[in-house]
Amino acid sequence: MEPLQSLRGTVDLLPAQTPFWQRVEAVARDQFRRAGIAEIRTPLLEVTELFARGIGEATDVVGKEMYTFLDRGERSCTLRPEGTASVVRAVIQHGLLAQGPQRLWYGGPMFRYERPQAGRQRQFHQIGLEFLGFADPRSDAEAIAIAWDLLAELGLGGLALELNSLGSSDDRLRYRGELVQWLEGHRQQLDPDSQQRLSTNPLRILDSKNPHTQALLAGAPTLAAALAPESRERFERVQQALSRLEIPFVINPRLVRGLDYYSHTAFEITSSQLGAQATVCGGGRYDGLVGQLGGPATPAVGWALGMERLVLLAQAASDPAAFQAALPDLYVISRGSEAEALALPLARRARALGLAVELDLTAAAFGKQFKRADRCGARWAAVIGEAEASEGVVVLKDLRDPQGVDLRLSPEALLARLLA
RNA sequence: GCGGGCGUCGCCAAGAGGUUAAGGCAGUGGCUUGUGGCGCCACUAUUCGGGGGUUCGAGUCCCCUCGCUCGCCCCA
Repeated sequence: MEPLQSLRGTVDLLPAQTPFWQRVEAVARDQFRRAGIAEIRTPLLEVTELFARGIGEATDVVGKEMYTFLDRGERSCTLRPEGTASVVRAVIQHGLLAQGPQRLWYGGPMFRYERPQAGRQRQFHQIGLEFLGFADPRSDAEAIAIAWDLLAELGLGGLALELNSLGSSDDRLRYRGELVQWLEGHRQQLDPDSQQRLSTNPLRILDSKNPHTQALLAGAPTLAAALAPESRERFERVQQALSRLEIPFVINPRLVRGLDYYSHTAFEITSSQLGAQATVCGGGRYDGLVGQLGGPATPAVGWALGMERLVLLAQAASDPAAFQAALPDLYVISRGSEAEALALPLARRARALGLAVELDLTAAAFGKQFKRADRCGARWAAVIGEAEASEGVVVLKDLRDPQGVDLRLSPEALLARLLA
């Protein structure tokens, strides 16, 4: 019988990995708690139309990366490729905006059918933040600050915040026209990918990695110049707020977000230590999305962090000891049926008192059990052999002190001593 | 969807056509031990992701296939 494997682009997080994930999750949770941001959990499965309408039919994500299938009721379903559309859908569906602006976060798996590579899986995990009902430029800055501080809290270095403004949808439409017109005049000099994008998603040509295309773009009309005065002023105010928060940033006029719903502020936090998939956090403003999904016109801003990339960085940046699972306080060793019968309740009682207890269930030779006790890093060993069992006592050994004297104690006395 | 690299025991890893596929970790059994951390002995891949082919002979060469990995695209 051939053993089965996990699907391509999906991974098992083994016990050696999960402490890193838990640490990152704990830091994020605490950051959100202190910022007054509430968690929302939405289904992993949504009607396909949500993403088609929300993210944009022309995007790669919707066009060729979604896990879409018909369920038994012939409904077209899609495993969520990102979180924002679902959050917005839920907020509209439950009328949350009637209670005022919403400060929300979410986390969990997302699915995109892409070729896996470093920092990119088909099932990947994001933590995201959404501020709904906030138009003030300060909300852009605060959203960014929370991401920035979260990353700082994890001790990550080598991060850079890149910022741009895509302007209002009018600005963007106007600029798109200008850019396409200009690029049409230079079509022959564009790389094949960019020629393709000219008709599908021309703004993306701006962040092409092709050096010839980049050189050509030096002469192209800029997005910044196409911004209406109000848009420009808005962008200024976001920058001022960030400066006041002493968060360093670089304006990247080529920064364009891939999903259709973004407007005005767009940003990315990148790491120099990640290889090709350098973006740890990406986000921006999406004032049109709530309306587009059938809700009341509502300004909004948000971002998403890539957990896999974050964990990669956190793992590299930190002292491994900080990520170790807590060591057991007590390791219970027993041999012989009488002794084994006593060990089980002893472990349970110790746990009930708050101790971390590992119970050896192997019935192996004492030597083996001690070896495991030492290896697991437990502080104490409780040993019950046949003699102890018949006397109703337990031997307490200090595993950190090989010369130490063993104590023969009643179970009660042993527990009392460990708690002291 | 396109390109590069790789695929030997649970993990790490020698092995560059020729009789028996190193070693380390982990595991199991045993010796030693004041019931343990050290040390020592033994056992643990008829087989090199899978399938074809070349050859007197292939883990080592060729082809196909599967998988992993890195990059393009795209994105977090």
